Amino acid sequence: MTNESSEPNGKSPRNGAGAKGRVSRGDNGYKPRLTGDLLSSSLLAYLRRWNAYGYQLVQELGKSGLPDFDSTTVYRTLRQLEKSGLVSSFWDTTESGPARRRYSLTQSGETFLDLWYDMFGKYQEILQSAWNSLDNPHRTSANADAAELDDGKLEEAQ
Amino acid sequence: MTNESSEPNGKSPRNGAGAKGRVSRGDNGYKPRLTGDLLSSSLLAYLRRWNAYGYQLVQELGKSGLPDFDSTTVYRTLRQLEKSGLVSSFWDTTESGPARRRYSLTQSGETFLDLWYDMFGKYQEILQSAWNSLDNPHRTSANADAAELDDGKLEEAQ
DNA sequence: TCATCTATGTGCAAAATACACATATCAGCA
DNA sequence: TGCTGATATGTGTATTTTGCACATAGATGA
Repeated sequence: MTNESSEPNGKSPRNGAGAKGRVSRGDNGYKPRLTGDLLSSSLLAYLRRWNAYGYQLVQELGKSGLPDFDSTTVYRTLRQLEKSGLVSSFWDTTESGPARRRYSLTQSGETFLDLWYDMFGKYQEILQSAWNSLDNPHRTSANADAAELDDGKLEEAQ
Repeated sequence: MTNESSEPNGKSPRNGAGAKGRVSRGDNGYKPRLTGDLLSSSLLAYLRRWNAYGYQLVQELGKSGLPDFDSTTVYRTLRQLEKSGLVSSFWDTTESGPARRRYSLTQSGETFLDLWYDMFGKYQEILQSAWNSLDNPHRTSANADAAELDDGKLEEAQ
């Protein structure tokens, strides 16, 4: 049961804008990508253990099983993280081949990762709870482990 | 040891563009926000258990301990998810007060959440591994649980 | 009438991203 | 010598996403 209208009734929109053709993530199909903080924190996590350069991190991410990502985004993200002070870098020309920008985690980055990890636990709970005490159809109000949810305000998923 | 230069040596840049003043996430300080797929998947997770409307989800997220977010982004994301077919909605006018757009997870959304959950396990491992067999300074090459990492290519974090 | 809470949204500038393309080093090989 | 391919890091630019200010509207209570 879908209602695309911007109005609860079928009346005319409140202004002339309406819904313009914003196609966004492709209108249909929704493929996750490794971007934003999910990408940043992955990179920081690798760098907590090893100093590495961009190309290496790209390879590692490729093998990780994480969703698709763009390598140029990785490079830009690393520079971003450096601007924010979470990593630092220097040009490494000790070995043969093209020069590498070798990154390492800063104290600031370490602190951020710690905070992120904590926050991440909360996210995990939410994701996890989507399966807890479910997967058995017809949840009764008896196992109302709605916990912090406002009692009767939410309707159980059908 | 930081090298802002775009060049391994101190020479002039390869083209005239250079690094323009992209301030991005504030140049210093880096506060995580709940956006993108992290936000989407949180919403889908809630909707797997309860049908709910935007305002409710905003309240729940507010209480969740997750990082900061913008409520208008939540509304927009829900519409986005509907376009992608992961949720469906209808105007609910059964109760008093402003009309509510009540969302529920579709089959497509359920499938996506399952896939996301799997993928998420990988991410978790990466984040987790940043702490495993570390936190004890001076890792020796003996506990080289570098696992799938190319042997000597990565330098241990100092 | 007015303020306040509920509920959903738009406009617009700024930031992040995807994709095409650019550049440089070096190894192997014809 | 010239060529190709792997390594390594980027830029340009159009599109997409986001943050923040502001708009709209129903209901309640002073």
